[in-house]
Order: sequence, then structure tokens, then C-alpha cells
Amino acid sequence: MSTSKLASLPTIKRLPSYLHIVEAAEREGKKFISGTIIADELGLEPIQVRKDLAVTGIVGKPRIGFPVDELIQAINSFLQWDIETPAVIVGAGHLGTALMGYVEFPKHGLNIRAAFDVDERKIGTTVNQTAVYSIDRMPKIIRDLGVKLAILTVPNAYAQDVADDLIDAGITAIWNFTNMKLKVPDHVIVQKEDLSSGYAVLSVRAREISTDRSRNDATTSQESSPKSRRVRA
Amino acid sequence: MSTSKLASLPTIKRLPSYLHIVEAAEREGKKFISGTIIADELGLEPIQVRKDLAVTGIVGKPRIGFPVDELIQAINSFLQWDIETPAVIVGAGHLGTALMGYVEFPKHGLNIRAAFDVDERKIGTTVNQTAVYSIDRMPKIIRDLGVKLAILTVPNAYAQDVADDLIDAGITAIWNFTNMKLKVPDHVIVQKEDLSSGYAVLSVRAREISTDRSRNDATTSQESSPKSRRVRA
DNA sequence: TAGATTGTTAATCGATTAACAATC
DNA sequence: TAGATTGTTAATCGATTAACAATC
Repeated sequence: MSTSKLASLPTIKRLPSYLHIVEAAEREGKKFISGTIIADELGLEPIQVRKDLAVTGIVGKPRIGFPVDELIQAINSFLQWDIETPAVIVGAGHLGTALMGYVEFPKHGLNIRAAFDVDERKIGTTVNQTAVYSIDRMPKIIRDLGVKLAILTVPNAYAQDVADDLIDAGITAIWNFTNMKLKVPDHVIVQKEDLSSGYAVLSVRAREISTDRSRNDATTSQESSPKSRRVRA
Repeated sequence: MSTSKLASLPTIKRLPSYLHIVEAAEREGKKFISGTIIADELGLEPIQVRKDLAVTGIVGKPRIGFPVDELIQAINSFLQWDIETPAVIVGAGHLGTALMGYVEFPKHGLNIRAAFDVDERKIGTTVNQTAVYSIDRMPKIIRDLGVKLAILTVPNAYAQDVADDLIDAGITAIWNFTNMKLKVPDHVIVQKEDLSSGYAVLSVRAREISTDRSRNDATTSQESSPKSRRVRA
């Protein structure tokens, strides 16, 4: 805190991948890691990694790199991943269940405290240590737990109605896995996760490959490769 | 085809959301839709929508907008969503199962022909119309089906080994839902889907809200809002 | 010490936005 | 017709990359 740096959206999105690399280094017992190493690992430019890491306030040592433990802390602190964030999940279908079992989330402070569903067969059960309640009990439970974040994995058709109920119950942040653009008041933030846009990129890149098999400039690209990201139709 | 326009990655990622709006308009019986309407619906700038749509080669009518049916075709054609793409899925866990049941995929030409898993209880069953086979049979089945695209939803620890096997079997595109950066030869494309980066953005935006409740410039933001996307730490 | 790496300032590149003539 | 919208060219904005002095 206090450092007050500015971070672009692309930078924020890259930070978790840096964290992943640095944590692997920590497990290997490394005390320092350079931006060059991180960049190599991810196929990025070292200068980009340095610039990105700068937003966390981390200070490195020339010639040596960044102290691993401090860097982990700095990224986690910047992302607010060093504090517990209680959450609920609405819709205990396969996607919801997958998210309840996603082992990375607890590491990022994300704690799913309850799940809600309309399916009588699921209500009362426990999925991945998370109890599933009737959606009727949602407002009261959210209020009682004081949860502010909801993960939305209901069918599209119910998304807006459920969102409205969530907001009424005090939710101020919705992680939206449906395909609906939600209408919410100004004080509520919605983060939309869109599988289709990922598939769109894959589709276009696949065509690019099969279309012009000429200039294959050795890009072991993972959507992250720098330079020439444009694509010919 | 033939139009040969250039498209940036951000543009490609936005196209599916335009398609969604335009298809809704079609269901309502609309014959034309303007970029302004689409922009309003998504909270984007009209000029951005027009610029994005231009890459598909669509031609609109001043004062009227774009012909709905042609626009749908143009976007689908640009994304290669008008042709069938057979695929296999490796890892029939909850995430894999969720993807097998994702109704949008068939609409985008994505056809999951087979699933593979190591779990004896799943092998031989059918999940959402998709047969689950032993992973031992993977190479032969992929070759027999002539599938080029694989969706990877195995535990992180197996990701690289499975990817290697997939590539040996002739797979040239991997939609990677694991957290591993895969090492693949040049002719293989990997599209990585990263939930953590989405959560990173959500976390930072949530802090922004709770930190400075001063300048709340009425951004019903859905991660897409233009202007001032930067964030103070 | 020599040299790799940091961190900062400047340059470049690319995406978004603005302006506006053409037009249905 | 009048005027909203397209499509193109130019301007702006912001993110990436380059350059380089500082330094461990």
C-alpha cells in the first residue's frame, strides 16, 4: 500500500502469471528471480515484466533480480489476494461445481462460503466442502455472512433476476459467468467472463495458420506473444 | 472471405458480443441494426463498433444500419464459426463436463466428438451426448476422427504430458484451461483461458471502489467501459 | 572489477476516438 | 427533404518497447 502506482488492465491480467512463475521459483528454494527469467518463461519481453512489476511497488536489485518472497507478497498485496474475500456462488451446476473445487481460489483469498441452487436434489448437499442451499434462502444467508461478492453461474435466462436479488441482498461485486450483460446500479461492479471471446481468438488464429503457411516466424504463441498480433482475414 | 481485412485481438474478442446482440435483434424480427444500437447495448462507443464490424467486410446502409442477416453471416464467417470444427475434450471433470454441455459451442460450429478421462467410473458413460473413453484410446480415436482441436481440462500436473500426446496424435490447436504454460512446437497453437487473470481484474476493481468512494463517474462498467480503465493502487 | 539487471525517461507502435464527407 | 448513420481519413491516447544511466 501507499505506493499508489497506476496499472493498466493488460498489466493487471499479466500479474497472476508472474505470480505463478515466482511461486514455482520459491518452491525450488530460489531467493531471487530476475525479470528476464520470468519473461523467458512466459515468452514476454523483459522490459514489459519489469514495467508490470513496478506497479506493485517491488524494488529489485540490479544484477540479482527481485527478492522472491517480497515479490510474491507485493503481487498478492497489489491484487488484494493477501486478504480473505468471502463469496457465494449461485448455480451449483457443473461450472459452479468446477469453480467450487478450483484449488487456486483459496490461495488468492477467495473463499466460497455457500452455494445456491433451485434443484431439490442438490439442496442440502455439500459440494467440495461448500453447502448448497435453496435459492430462497439466499438473501438472508448473504446478509448474515456479510458477503459482498457473488459468482454467477446460473442459466442465462435467470441471470438478470438473480443479479437483482443479489444486489438487493447487499452484493456489490458479481463475477458473471453467464452470457448476459447485466444491468446493475453504479455501486456494483460486474466482471464478465466470456468463453466465446476466447474461442473467437482461437478460431481466427487457427484459420491464420491453415491459410498462410508461409511466414511462420517461430511464434510459440500462447496468446501472449508480442509483436504482430494482428491477423489477416 | 476475400476481403482480407486486419483485425486486432481486442476487436476479435468483441465480435462475439456483437453477434449476441445482433442475433437477439434477429429473433425480434429486426431486419436492420445500427452500430449505435449495438454500442448502447454494450456500453461501447459507436465508432468502435463500426470499426470492429468493418473487419468482417460487412457493408451498412447510412441512416439505416447493417442488414441483420448479412451481419450475422459476416461475423460468423470471419470467426470461422460457419464451418464445423470437430474437437475432443481431455479431462471429463466438472469443468470438462460444463464445457460439454455449453449450448453456445454447437452454435459456433464447435462439435465435441469425444471425451477422454482416466477415471474408470466415467469411461464408457455418456456426458451431455458425448462419449467418454479411456485416455489410452485417445491417440487412435483422434486420428480416426481426424480431429485437430483439443480442449484441455486435466489437472495441471498432467497438462504437459497430455499435450505432448495430443500433438503426437495430430492435434494442432489446444484450448488450454489448465494453469500450465504449455511447450509446443511451432505448428501448434495454444489458446490459454485464465480464470485467475479475470479474478485479478475483479479484485483490483473491487479495491478501487471501496478505496476511493469519491469520483464515482457513473460507470456501469462491465470490464468493457471505455476511458479511464487505469486503476490506482 | 566486469557485466547483468534494475528503474526511469524517451520513442515507437497500435488501438481508440474524433471529424466529416457521402448517402440512404 | 432533413438528418441519422456509414465509412474513411486524421488526431489522440495509451501501452509497449527502446535506450541508458545507476548499481549491486
